[in-house]
Amino acid sequence: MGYDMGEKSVQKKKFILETARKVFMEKGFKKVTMKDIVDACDISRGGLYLYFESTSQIFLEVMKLESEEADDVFSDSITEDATAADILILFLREQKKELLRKNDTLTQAIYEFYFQNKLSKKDNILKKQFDAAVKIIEKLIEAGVASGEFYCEDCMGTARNIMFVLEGLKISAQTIGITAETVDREMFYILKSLGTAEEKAEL
Amino acid sequence: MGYDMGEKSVQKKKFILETARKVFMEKGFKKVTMKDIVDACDISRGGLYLYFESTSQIFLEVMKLESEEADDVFSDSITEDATAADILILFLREQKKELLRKNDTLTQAIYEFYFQNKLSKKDNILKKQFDAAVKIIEKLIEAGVASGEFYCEDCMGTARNIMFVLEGLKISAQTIGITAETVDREMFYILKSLGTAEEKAEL
Amino acid sequence: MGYDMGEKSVQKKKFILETARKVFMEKGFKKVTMKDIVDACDISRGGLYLYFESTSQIFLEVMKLESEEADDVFSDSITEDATAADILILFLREQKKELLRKNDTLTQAIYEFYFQNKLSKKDNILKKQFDAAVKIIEKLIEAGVASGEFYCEDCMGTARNIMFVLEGLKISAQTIGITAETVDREMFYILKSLGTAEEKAEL
Amino acid sequence: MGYDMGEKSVQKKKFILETARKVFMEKGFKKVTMKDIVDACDISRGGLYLYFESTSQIFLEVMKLESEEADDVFSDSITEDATAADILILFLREQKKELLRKNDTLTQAIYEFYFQNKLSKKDNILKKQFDAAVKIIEKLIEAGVASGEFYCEDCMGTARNIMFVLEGLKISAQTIGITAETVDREMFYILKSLGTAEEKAEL
DNA sequence: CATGAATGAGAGTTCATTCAT
DNA sequence: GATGAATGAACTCTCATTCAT
Repeated sequence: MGYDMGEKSVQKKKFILETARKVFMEKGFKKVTMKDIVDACDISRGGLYLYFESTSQIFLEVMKLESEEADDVFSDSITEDATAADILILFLREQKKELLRKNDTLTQAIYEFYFQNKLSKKDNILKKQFDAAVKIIEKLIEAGVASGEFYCEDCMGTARNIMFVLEGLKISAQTIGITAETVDREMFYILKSLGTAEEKAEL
Repeated sequence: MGYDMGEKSVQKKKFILETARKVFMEKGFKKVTMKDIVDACDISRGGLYLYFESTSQIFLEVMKLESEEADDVFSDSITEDATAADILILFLREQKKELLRKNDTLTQAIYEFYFQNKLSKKDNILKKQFDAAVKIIEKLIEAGVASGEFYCEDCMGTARNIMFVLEGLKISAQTIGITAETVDREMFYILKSLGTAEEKAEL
Repeated sequence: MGYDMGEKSVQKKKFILETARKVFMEKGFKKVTMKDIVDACDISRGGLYLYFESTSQIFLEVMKLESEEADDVFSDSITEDATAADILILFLREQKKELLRKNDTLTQAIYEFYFQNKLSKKDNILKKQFDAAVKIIEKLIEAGVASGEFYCEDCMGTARNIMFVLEGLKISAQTIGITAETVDREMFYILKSLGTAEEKAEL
Repeated sequence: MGYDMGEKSVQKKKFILETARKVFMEKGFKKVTMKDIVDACDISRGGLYLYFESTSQIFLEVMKLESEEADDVFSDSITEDATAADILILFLREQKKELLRKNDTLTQAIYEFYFQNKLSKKDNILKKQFDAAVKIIEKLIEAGVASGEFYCEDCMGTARNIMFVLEGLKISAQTIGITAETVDREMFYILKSLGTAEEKAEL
């Protein structure tokens, strides 16, 4: 579509993306066909092709929306007077929610998509997100160490470790299944390693 | 196939599984069709159906073979006079090799398979393998603590943490890509947390 | 469109026909879709349907324009003091130019159109053009014979023969390809058969 | 199909080609879809793809069969004691039959195919056939001149002229339509130009 | 008049699965 | 047991044509 889309078209495109998102959450990526999305949106075959030319393109745009929304949620939740520990716990709590949602998540679809599309480094949004998350956690830990909330010798190593643990939990949730207890224990372990073993219940 | 198969059949079945394994390593799970396997084995379409009725069944049997072989490798490599640290390092070294092989691994296929077939807990080989590995690592750490090689307050927590880190590295290798350095740093971090920060180079 | 069209509409219609002509020259007839013409004209899908209801209709009108223009060109080029041989050579020279333009011609589109639309004799513009051309050439030869320029026993037969040779060259140009030399030789042969074997170079 | 086909497959392939030939004669080339051929052969969609992967491939093989058969017909019809004039007349008679069959011919399909597939010179079977035919006619005329049957100053030129006339008639038969009389007149004209104006009726 | 979003029929193609030999 | 031809359901994608605005 080289031409500008009117307001109506923009809304329809958004509607398709939101509907497709649900389909991807249910079925993952590979299994989803253009017809699945057509049916879910209750539009015509050709109609979908007016907006998107493949499931890959749709999925990429779904992910773009997704990460924008995620950014919003995260920045919203950081208040001025929150301590580093507060924010970290908040972050982990969000992750836990996500982890336990299992079938209500794009996780599986994202993994499948990346299996199918071995993207070059610079196109790899997933990698960018991962690296960005590591950076943020690192800063957080540093701030916590500075304020005396955390104890940590190797902030970057710990940040990376946290992210790999979270990745491990994420994929495990999809394959072997994990319980809330498992997540709690891991997160408790993370906090403990920072010297802040607070109450488990808080998550 | 409720009936006995002759020697010839057994060999053919094994041949199919070994060939299929290569196909799964190349293409993952979902992309593989019965025809792919038929072509790779250079047998007839109908012939394959005499032994297996779906790619899922074939894959399950490939995984069964795989884990049997893996067990052998691991127990072979444990000598009588090896210390806990030796064995752990050996284990991590094996994991590293596996992680960096990327395209020569069943990892992606396994994940894809589990995405598609949400198995009940008792059928979930992956979970069994995960739990077994946690147990072994835990015992290892306990042994190391007993012998003074390691320092660790929460052996089980640490074992679990190690496994989730490994899982995180495994999936990351398939999606965002990881370098040998990344693996080294994580493994170094693991050892350091046990109080055994030896030389990185050793892996 | 039974109603009168304003000046604006007439111009737009002409614009569409001229643009469509280029499209037909590039792609032939069958391959051209309404969308191709819509895109080339940079108008709306529905807009095109206001003027034309099918590619066939458009093509027919393009051909109508085409033959009107061709007539003009031909009558323009006949001056009062030109001899029969002059005019014939002029005609053949025009044909040669047309033949060698190959991809810049409606020829292929015309053939495709007539393949698809087996028109009744009275609707067949192509036939009318062919017969008219035969007539003109016949008159020309007769004039040449009268003036002593040509020698010919059977003017009509020769005229027909010339036209079929030209048709043969035209279709051959589109299918097996012809060189300038081939055309020259054929035209030289035509002139020679009329006893006017002038210089080949003249064409 | 990289493997050898059994006797059965060969027959089925031939059956498909023969059926497809009829379809091409009816509809030309472009209009014909894989489904048309599937329906005509009364086989399954997938079944056709076992033998051919496109209408182009099918058409090429149909043409190959066609030209093989044509060669056979031609060489069969040349007897030892036939004169050059006999053979030429025989040839023209065959052409006439072909020309007047109109809708029972591959001509249109062949032209359409070559419009769509602008083949390089060496792949262009049509060109090879054309050149071969010119050669044969030339030899025939030379033989006729030698035996005193024909009079001809430029055998090659005449041979080419004959072929272009035949091409012109062929395409005209498809577009503007021609009558038996038209063909007779042209062929009579050809023979007359060779000094052998025999009886028209003979064709 | 003009627009362009929407429709849906239909073409191409692939593959798991069956079945006569 | 083994073969491989055959089937047909399901997918992708394109386009003429319509119609509300």
